[in-house]
Amino acid sequence: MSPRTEKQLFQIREQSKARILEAALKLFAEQGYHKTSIAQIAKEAGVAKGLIYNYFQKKEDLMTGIIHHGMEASAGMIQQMEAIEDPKGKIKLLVDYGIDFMLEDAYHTRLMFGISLQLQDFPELEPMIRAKYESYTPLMVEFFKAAGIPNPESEALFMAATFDGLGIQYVVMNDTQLLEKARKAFYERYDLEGVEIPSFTAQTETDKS
Amino acid sequence: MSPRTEKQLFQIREQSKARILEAALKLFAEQGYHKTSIAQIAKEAGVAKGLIYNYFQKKEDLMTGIIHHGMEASAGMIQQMEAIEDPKGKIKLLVDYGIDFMLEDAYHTRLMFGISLQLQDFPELEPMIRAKYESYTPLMVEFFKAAGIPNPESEALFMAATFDGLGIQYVVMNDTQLLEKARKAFYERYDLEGVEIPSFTAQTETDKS
Amino acid sequence: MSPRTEKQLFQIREQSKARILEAALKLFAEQGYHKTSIAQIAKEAGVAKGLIYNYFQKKEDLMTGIIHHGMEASAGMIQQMEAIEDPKGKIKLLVDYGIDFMLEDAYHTRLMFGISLQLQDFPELEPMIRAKYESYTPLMVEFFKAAGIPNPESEALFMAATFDGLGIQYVVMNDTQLLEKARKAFYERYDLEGVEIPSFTAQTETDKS
Amino acid sequence: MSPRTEKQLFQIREQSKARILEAALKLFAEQGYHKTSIAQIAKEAGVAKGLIYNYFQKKEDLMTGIIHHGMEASAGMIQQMEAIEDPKGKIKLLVDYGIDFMLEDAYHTRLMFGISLQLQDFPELEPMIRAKYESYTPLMVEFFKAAGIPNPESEALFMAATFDGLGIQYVVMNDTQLLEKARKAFYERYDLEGVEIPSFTAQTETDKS
DNA sequence: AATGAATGAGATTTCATTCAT
DNA sequence: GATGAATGAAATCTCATTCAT
Repeated sequence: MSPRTEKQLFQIREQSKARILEAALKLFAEQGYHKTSIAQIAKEAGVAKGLIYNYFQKKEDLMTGIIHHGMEASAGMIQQMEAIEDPKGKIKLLVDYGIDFMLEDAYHTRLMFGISLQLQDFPELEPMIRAKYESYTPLMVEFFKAAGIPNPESEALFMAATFDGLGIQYVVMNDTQLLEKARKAFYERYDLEGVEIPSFTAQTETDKS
Repeated sequence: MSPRTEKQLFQIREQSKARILEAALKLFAEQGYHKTSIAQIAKEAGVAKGLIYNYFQKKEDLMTGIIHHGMEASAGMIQQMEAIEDPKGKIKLLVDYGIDFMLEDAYHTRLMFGISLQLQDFPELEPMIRAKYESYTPLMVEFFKAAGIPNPESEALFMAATFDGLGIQYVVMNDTQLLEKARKAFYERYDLEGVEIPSFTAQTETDKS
Repeated sequence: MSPRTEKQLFQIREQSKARILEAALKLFAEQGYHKTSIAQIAKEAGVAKGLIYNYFQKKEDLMTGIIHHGMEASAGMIQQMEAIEDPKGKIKLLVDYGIDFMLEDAYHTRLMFGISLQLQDFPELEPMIRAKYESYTPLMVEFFKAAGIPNPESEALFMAATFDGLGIQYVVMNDTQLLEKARKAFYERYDLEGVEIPSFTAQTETDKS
Repeated sequence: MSPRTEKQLFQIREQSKARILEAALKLFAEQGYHKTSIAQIAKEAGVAKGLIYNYFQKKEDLMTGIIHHGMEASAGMIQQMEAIEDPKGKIKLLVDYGIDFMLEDAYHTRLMFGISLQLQDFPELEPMIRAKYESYTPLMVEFFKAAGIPNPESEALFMAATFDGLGIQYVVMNDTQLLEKARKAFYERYDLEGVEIPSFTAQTETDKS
């Protein structure tokens, strides 16, 4: 019972939570949600089973926590996008961001796509996932319009679907070449080659010190 | 000396198996594999729990059986495709077949896409799924080449990804309009509007007498 | 429904029963009672599961039937023994019969000894087994007395125990040498070497035409 | 930082394990392995079903654990034997130890003999059981030789078999007199009456504080 | 904050037995 | 007499969750 300051306690808590989420992310991605037991997560995280329940009420909440974490990154991207004036720059950012995210964060990628098809198991996530799908397309339509690309609506639909499809294929085949080919194909199709965008780095949850 | 003829027994067995698979398909698609218990499937199929194990050794085999069934349909499509000479006809068949399949067989669609992201749970299916992914793209490249479409490789990559992405989005949003929009967009992009293809009906496992 | 005479039907029944018991004996001895399923027995016997229940009400009855069968053989031995006058001849018969039975009918041997230690599973057999144990010793005491062997009581106790022990060891080690060594040791101890007994053949259940 | 010390946890665990094994021993001996369910053991031990699986991976391991425990006792005897010089003392120790063990620990006795005939169910135990059988006889041959008893080999074979046979008979008839008679008979046969052996107490697993 | 022993609901699976044919 | 599809009770085992320390 050595006295610890509020701040220290807060740090300890955050650290423990982070370790648990990290372990859960790894195991969920590698083995799937149902095949991963709380005991395994505790072991991987190096904590006791009970501690997990100090921070997360149910197993489900671990997944929810992970996904939230992942979503925050994409929010950052949207913000950055607003700072860009050139519509082609926005499109390029979108393409680069999406592909880099998949390349850099295979675990999250796998979970995010998997989750979409298992929403029955995570009812809390359903609104969030649907919202994501619903919000992206109109945004893209706008960009395509602004960039003078013909059939912006069907183009947006294609682009959104193509991204998701790439995600699945990447997850299944685990082939990074696929993603680089796709990037090139996007560049060609929208003529993005020389377009400049302000410095950008995919913000992933692994960026904690 | 058997009191029922071989043929009678065969029919009885096939019928029971079909009822069980049908129930499993419905429940797996609606609730997910793990949330669906054997007891539930038995109830839905109107049989006793034990009977399921007369025909399927493990729960996993139910899923395997369903997916195999679904795969056979796509094999039929490939066959039909070979009978078509006009490369645009082939592309149109591909587009129509893919979209019709999703529209007509939402349960299978959901399972097929879900499975791709849960291959850890169904190791037996992995080779089949990977093979499917690996075989389709080269086929499409060929068609695009024959049809004189520029950048056939990147186009094929896009098309494959787009199909998968549509599948996911359809499963998540459950919006049939999306698929019809996509069909139209494909038609525009590859100029398929007036193209004729010999009569075709999506061959699904529900076509049993 | 071809008309069959009573006798034919009787023969058919006996034949089926025999096949079933034979299969059960083999499997029970090789795998143990609990690891052997009715389905396996049916398969081994080449009959349908249902037929077994035409002749035996419960699985337990298969075991009971087998043991009864085995016991009958030993009854034959007792009869033969009564025909012998020379007490040493009786002892020799006992020794030879016991050892030959084990050698020739390993399956029965295994089951008989096993059963003694699993009487909880076969309550119907308990009286029979206990009776066997209780009846043998006095018989042996008599012979030893008649043969002028000192301490006939303790000798009988030893002999009975030794036989059982040999049975167990033979079953565990599966070493026929052990039994021949034991025979020789018995011969030495009771001076049975030259003793003549009327022709004798161990009567086992495999002696059906 | 654990709220209970390592030692406390160890004790808790050992106590739970002991309670479970004790319950399993009782029920296995009284009803047989297969007739005893995990639920019953849990109830008898006063713990939850699940706890059993914290300590034993499979039901089979309960049996294995019990038998190991029982075997350790006999190892203690062998050690003590080595401390005795007089060969007759060794023989007496063997006789007394064997008979006392049966008398004092009927449950173990029943299981040990039963196991020998159900090795198919406990493949892990087979080597141990066979080793026991194979190691004892040579040991006894040596003692008999040293004690000047004629035909030491056949005598050892007899003694080993007799012990096993006594075990079976005791288990079946549940007659302690039998064992005392056998002790006396052994004493007579090997002239052990006045022989002195250093203090000895059968070391059974029930000797825990 | 942290631990891990303990719980018990619930899942899968087996299999003796029944019964319509 | 013979068949084998169908039944359902019961068994083993897993694992999310609780809680005393």
